Amino acid sequence: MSELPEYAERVLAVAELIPPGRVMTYGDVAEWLGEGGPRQVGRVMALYGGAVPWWRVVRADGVPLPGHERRALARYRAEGTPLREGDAPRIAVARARWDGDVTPHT
DNA sequence: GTGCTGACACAGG
DNA sequence: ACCTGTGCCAGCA
Repeated sequence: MSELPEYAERVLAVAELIPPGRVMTYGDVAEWLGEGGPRQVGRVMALYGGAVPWWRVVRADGVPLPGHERRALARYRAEGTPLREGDAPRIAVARARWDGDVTPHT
């Protein structure tokens, strides 16, 4: 059995924690974990992202992944993620950014 | 060890 | 809006 690297598991775990309608940047995930960097998170997502809501992990610019634009936009529209409509729709990261707070209602 | 590449981020022009 | 350079960390030839 091949277990994923523990770091990869942590990254994927965070990706699954992100609630619908919200997003985290690669850098945010790395900072949330307290280790690695945005590039490491990106690499993990590239390799194992297929098992988690990868569309909720985005670039700081809010630009959807090349080739997955249509797929990602469909998800965002379905989940109500703040989007910047226009010629090239991108995520309104400033509004959609999730702080990582798991407590839904205190 | 060296150099390039990558689902990144930020500052400048 | 676009491209360039620099910093960052890890993987690979």
